[in-house]
Amino acid sequence: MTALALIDGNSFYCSCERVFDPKLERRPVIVLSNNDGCAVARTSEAKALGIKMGHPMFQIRDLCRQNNVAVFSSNYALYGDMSRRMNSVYQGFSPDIEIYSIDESFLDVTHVRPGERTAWASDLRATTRQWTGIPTCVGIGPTKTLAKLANKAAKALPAGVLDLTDECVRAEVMAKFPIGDVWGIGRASQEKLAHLGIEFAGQLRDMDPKLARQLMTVVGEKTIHELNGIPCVGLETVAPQRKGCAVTRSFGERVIHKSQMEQAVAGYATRLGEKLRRHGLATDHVTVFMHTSPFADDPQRSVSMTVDIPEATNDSLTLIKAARRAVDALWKPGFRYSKAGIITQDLVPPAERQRALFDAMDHDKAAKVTAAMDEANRRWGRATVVPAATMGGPRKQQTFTTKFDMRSPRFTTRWDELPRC
DNA sequence: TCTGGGGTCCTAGGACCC
DNA sequence: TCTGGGGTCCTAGGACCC
Repeated sequence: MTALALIDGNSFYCSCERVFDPKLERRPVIVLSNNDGCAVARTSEAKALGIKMGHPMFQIRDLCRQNNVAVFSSNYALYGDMSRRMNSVYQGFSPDIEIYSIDESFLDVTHVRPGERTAWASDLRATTRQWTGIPTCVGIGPTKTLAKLANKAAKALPAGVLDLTDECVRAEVMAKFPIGDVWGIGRASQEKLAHLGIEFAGQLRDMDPKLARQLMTVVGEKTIHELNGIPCVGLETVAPQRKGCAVTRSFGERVIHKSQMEQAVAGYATRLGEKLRRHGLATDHVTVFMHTSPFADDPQRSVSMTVDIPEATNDSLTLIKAARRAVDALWKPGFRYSKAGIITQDLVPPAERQRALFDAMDHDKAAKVTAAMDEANRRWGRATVVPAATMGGPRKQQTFTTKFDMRSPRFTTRWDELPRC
């Protein structure tokens, strides 16, 4: 009988900030989304103040000031690096690991005897804390859904560990576990289930799988089986090839000029090229979108357009050209645009690309230019070298930005931002 | 004034074909 | 007065995740 553990960082982004500033230890801490828009990570102290997940910053600014909340812009370079460190700790504890998200990993624990799993999990937690500084919780169960459930329930325990391998213990926990906290049950499903009087995981477990399928598609049916200890979702120790890739951003200030939009989208196309090259993938079409703020009273506009590229590519300059054509076609003045982005799907490895009959592109030349750019940006930091199209204005300054007013230093990935005593 | 970004999977329905 | 049956493929939209 297999068993899986789910380990995750407590208030992960906030904990990363705390590692590098111990004075934050008992203080409420929150980390903001891109553009400093809303709270996406909160410590327990911050949650106690009533700050919700996704709470817009402008609504809690006073609350934060009054309660001495430490507020950070998101610092993905730091969080990503801390995540890598945590996963290297896990390597020593299990032969099979699935990195599920930036702060969560599933570990196969079948090799640990049932009676020793709680001790194993405590050791895993303590080692992770000691080697990375990040506090975690561990949940154990026979399926991913139950491991997730155990992990969630473990958050409330001082030990930070919960093993739900035993069926009696499991039934007891599930009897009062709200379905909204079950992995795979979102708002819509929660509402449908509430009409049937189903509120707790124990009731969901006993639901007829066929009815679950009618109500919530095959995904819901799998959830029922998983809650019964029947695995339907396997451990993916090798990350599957990604299918799509996107770069989208809200603007720090509303965009009203076409030149700003052109620069912004050119920058996104550049970044898209970097991401595709890093994953060894290419695309033969890009979709560009732009829209006004749905929260504002302004006249609304939301448009998108897909542009074909003759041959699949990951060359930034080619992507910029395609994106620019879309902006040209989509742009209409008189609106206050709040966000734009570039999206691709159907990614292919460049080797598999379909050669175009005409317009054959010079891939070798493009590859040399981008390789040189990537190397410079790797060595001296992102955006050291950028395509001219991403800059504008008389001094070639970027005239649009995303806000990151409160970002901590990239302590672990930039020499010039190392912590000092 | 100020409300994130980036993914995956599933299904229904239309287009099209024989 | 009359209008089949059954496939496949694609897309848009919904739901969910972190």
